[in-house]
Amino acid sequence: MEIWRLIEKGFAVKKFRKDSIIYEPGMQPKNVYFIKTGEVRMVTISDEGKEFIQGVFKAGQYFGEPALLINRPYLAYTIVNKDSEIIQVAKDRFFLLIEEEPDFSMALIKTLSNRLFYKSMMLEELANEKAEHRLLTLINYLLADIEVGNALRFTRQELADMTGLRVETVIRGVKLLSSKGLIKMDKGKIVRAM
Amino acid sequence: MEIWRLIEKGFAVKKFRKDSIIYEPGMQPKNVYFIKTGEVRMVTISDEGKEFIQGVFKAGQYFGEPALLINRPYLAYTIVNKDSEIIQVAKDRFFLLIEEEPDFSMALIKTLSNRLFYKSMMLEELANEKAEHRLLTLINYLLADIEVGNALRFTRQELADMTGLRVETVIRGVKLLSSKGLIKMDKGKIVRAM
DNA sequence: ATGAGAATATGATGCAGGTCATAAATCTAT
DNA sequence: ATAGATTTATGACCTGCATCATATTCTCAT
Repeated sequence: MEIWRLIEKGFAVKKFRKDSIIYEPGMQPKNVYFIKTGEVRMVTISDEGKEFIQGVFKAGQYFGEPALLINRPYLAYTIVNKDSEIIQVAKDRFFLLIEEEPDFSMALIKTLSNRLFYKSMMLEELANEKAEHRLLTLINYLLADIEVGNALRFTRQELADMTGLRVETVIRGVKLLSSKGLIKMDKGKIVRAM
Repeated sequence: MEIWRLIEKGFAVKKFRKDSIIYEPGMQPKNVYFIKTGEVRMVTISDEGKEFIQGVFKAGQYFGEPALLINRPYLAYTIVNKDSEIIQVAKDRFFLLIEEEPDFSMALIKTLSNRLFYKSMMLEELANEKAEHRLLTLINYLLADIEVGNALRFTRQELADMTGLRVETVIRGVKLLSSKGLIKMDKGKIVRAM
């Protein structure tokens, strides 16, 4: 589903400021959210206040469907990373979209499959692998999405929140991987080698 | 997609013996697998040989679609838990099924959403929570699927392989949860309280 | 250029859960 | 009923990462 088609269909665009919360765990899902511009993160927060980043969503992507489709309360927060413009599509409109747009349901199936792939990969890592291995797997996965020579735009804290590690451990781990030549650094940033 | 419809459509049923491997990590997906009878487990195995159970699939369920849909090699093993009868549906036939069967794609979307829900829940647990909490969350999730008064049909080893813990830790954890009254036991089995 | 806040860095200490060893209890097939 | 295999149980020790404390280096708005 491409964003312009939604605007064409008359869906309103709503602005969200950085750090605002789009939804919280326990809330009953009412919408699916299409990002026109900006970025959000989906996070769960432990009793002790530690964030785990379940996913990051950017312009052109959508989020919030799974909980809505299976009719369960959200189990994560979705928080705005950068000022964003978001189109909220109500539940019944969303179901209509799936029916009306022939290619959309296949695209949705593939999107869900991709997210499952990522989560399966990370589950294996968190369950079985040590800090260094976890980090390397995540970094390689993230690097696949950017151009050769470009730097990863995640802080060590964010890498920590995606791997279930602590900043200090990520900092030490990245140094170790770099010294072993398993990742390439440039001015403190992890970059994609050729 | 109900199994009898596949048989009706002339798909062949294939038998698999306990412990046989249906596919391995690295293989290119060619089929989706519908279970007529029996049970399989999907597991990733670490370098040190430790299994992590990504999911268990039983009669009436299907598996193997995500990797096929996004055209990536499998990242898990699927191993037969009990002698099974399984219908293999080739890639292009599977795509046809999605188109021909109007309700199937929506059912698939919901199935994928449910799996995502489970994996998100477990990721949060593995990333942030200690053994006791992890165990309780998993046990409660599993108990929701069985009748009140019935016992969980998983060994401590299997619970360990689903939580990334070790058997000894699960054994100690289950005792602790039981002594705290957070789970109910009967003759060494965890049972669903009323 | 400069200062404040964010991000990175590094050492010291503690502890949850892994590891290893060994045994008791249950289950299963004959 | 019995033996062998599987599952549960328990203690002792070890280790990787969390935790805490304290610098140093980057970033970027003014």
